[in-house]
Amino acid sequence: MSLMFYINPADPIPLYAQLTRAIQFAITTGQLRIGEQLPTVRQMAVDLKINANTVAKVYAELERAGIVETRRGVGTFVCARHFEPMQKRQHENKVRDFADRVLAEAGAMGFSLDDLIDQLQSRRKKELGKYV
Amino acid sequence: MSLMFYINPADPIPLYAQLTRAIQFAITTGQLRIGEQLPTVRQMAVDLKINANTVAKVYAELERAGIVETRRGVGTFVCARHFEPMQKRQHENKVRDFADRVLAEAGAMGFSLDDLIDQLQSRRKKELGKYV
Amino acid sequence: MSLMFYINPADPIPLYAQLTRAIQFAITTGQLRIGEQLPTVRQMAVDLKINANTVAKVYAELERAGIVETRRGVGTFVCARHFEPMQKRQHENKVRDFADRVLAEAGAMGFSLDDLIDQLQSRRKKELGKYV
Amino acid sequence: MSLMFYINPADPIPLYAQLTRAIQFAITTGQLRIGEQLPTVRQMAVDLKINANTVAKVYAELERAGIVETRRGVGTFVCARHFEPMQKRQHENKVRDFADRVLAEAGAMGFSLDDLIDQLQSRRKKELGKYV
DNA sequence: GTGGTCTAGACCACG
DNA sequence: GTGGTCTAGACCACA
Repeated sequence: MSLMFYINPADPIPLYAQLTRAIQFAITTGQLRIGEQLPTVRQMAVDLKINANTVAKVYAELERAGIVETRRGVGTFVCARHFEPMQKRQHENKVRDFADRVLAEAGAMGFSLDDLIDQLQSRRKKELGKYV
Repeated sequence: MSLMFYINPADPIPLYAQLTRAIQFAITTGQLRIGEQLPTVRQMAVDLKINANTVAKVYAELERAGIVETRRGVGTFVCARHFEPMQKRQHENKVRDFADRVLAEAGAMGFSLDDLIDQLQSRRKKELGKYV
Repeated sequence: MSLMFYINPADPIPLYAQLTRAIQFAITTGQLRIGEQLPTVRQMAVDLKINANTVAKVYAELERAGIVETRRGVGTFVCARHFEPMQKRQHENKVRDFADRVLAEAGAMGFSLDDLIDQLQSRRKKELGKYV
Repeated sequence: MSLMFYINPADPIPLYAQLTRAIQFAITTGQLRIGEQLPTVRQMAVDLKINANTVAKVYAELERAGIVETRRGVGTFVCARHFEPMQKRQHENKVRDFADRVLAEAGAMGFSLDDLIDQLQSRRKKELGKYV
């Protein structure tokens, strides 16, 4: 499967924070399931074109938080206990925050809200699963 | 009026990036109108409990982006945005690129396309001018 | 090689503006080539006997202008300039506006048009690429 | 006579420095002759759209330097002793510095040296006096 | 009192 | 070791 984690080096958000967030959301939303293996540190580094140390640091942090588990010589896997689906309310808040951000950026670039919504709606056809 | 910009020092997103986004959002949504004065650098710093230099950096960046105008010795004001008459085709391409990016980010965060569109559509009510 | 950038602290022109201009000039005249690394922030600060933050500000500004590229943890490098294919008419207008400004400044400083053209023409010899 | 002093508020060079330089050059190059009256502080402020205090400060500084003389209730006049024509060598250096600056700016804006020279040469026809 | 420049120095993210 | 962020605080330019 080609799970993609979206990373933007030009974003002022630190790479490690972007990646951490992306992995947590993937788990929370079921894109990464319990027991499933994460890409190896090196593979992830290659995929995202970032330094392996940065990936390793993220994995270590997630392990400290009990979200993933590293089995030496084998790989890194999603832990059991964190597979509670996100609270609906919490999810809504996150979507709202995200929409705020998108709106601010679009406004700064001179796009109308309608332009953007039109574009997004035109993607519905190509969609494959529930999650984009 | 107590316009408030919220900042979270614990967030890994740099303070200046958080504030930049907050101001852009306020402008985009009409909370800050064209020609209106922003809080002074020092006042904003006091309100947000951050250093005045950090605020000054944000204002300077917004000015370079043509979003605000600063009059030396007077203050900082929201600019009338002058959207250069962009070629229609070019504009479409930019919107499409932006939508791609938004989609990728939303996907990485586990939001469905519908969630996002719903959120964005709910903003239409508050809209004031043609540009978001 | 001992590329030197000259800065005059007694000049009322801000240090960061002097350095920005000096770097742009070095790039424009080919003293700094595409892809070449600039001195590190700290090294430049030591060389010029100014604060590292001042240098960092200059580098950040040049990056926003697309003139240099900084790779986190690596260094700062001269960008390949990508001149967007500007409409010919638009380009002409911009050159004309720029020439107007130059003329006005030259006039205010008491230079004759011939003096200026002579000086500029004498630069042709050192030119390396199509763009100045 | 409509002597114009060119001031650019967006330039990082302080207004007072820009104006001081412009007046000195006007005197040095004979645009302002010995004994000639400068515009009143208020007139100059209106013409340049800057604050009268800034103009007053410049005049005071020039007077301290013995370059102009203020007769109370009358006006401000160019002093006698500074009417030495600029040394040729000095003039050349200044032109060269100016050309450097123009070149750096043009390069940053993506203009070719030829574009600029062409534009400038096309102005020769409209020229009125020796000084632009 | 407004924004702008500069410094010194701490700490972080990344390679 | 590289650049980036933030702070505290001094001093300047402008209204």
